[in-house]
Amino acid sequence: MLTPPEVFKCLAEETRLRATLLIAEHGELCVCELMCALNESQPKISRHLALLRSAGLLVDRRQGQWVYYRLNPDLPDWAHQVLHTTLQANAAWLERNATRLLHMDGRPVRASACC
Amino acid sequence: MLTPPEVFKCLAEETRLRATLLIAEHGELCVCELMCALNESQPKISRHLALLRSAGLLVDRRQGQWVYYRLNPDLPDWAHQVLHTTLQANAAWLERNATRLLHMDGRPVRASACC
DNA sequence: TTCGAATATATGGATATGCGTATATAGGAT
DNA sequence: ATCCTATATACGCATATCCATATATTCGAA
Repeated sequence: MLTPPEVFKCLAEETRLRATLLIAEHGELCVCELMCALNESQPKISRHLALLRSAGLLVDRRQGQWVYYRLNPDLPDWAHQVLHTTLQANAAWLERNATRLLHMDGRPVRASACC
Repeated sequence: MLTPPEVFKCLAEETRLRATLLIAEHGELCVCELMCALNESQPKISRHLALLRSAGLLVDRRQGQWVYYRLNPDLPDWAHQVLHTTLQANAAWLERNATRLLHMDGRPVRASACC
């Protein structure tokens, strides 16, 4: 389960890599946040997230109408490290996406943020 | 040059990943050593090495009839770390290849090893 | 200069991958 | 029930990727 080539295949596509790194950075993001941050169509985002989930890189959680994706907590440690290393060293490459995410309006409110 | 997705595309294919990690481990390997370690055909190895070189992950050096490949010394630091992390954590996954390499007979002698 | 070993590349075909568009599903509000 | 929003999936197509086979190149030795 989750061999090295499987992990790298997930990260080899630009949209998937940006999404995965943003999720790693923010802990959890929903589809519409990723659509905004990456400026891509809904089916495109959704398809790539489905792939990342079925590969075992991400897990999802439904909250009302929104589906939140986060890193699979059972991810092997080395994969976690790879993501962390890549994220730290490539903040500039992700900057536009991170900015768009922060400026998104009508950003859904997480359950963890209240109650 | 050498964006994150480019790096991961290189590592997303099993033969290329095994070759790259073996090279990272041993410093430098020639085509015939990789053919033996990976138990794959010459054109297949050569094609993947050409791709890794043209992507900027590897550089080559000709010595007599042999061509040695090593990691590009100008590789971004994060890519180096990714390779190191992956190698350390996946020794078992590479074991058969490493063993075949050690048991290879008629292994060419490097210039660095003598004179 | 001819030969053999090591390596590189060209070619054609099979399969995989990614995309846009259209449609389905699921939950909340009315 | 009905509608709207968020998300998922199916379909058809274009392109990319990978491979096996055949051929070219390069170097050293004879």
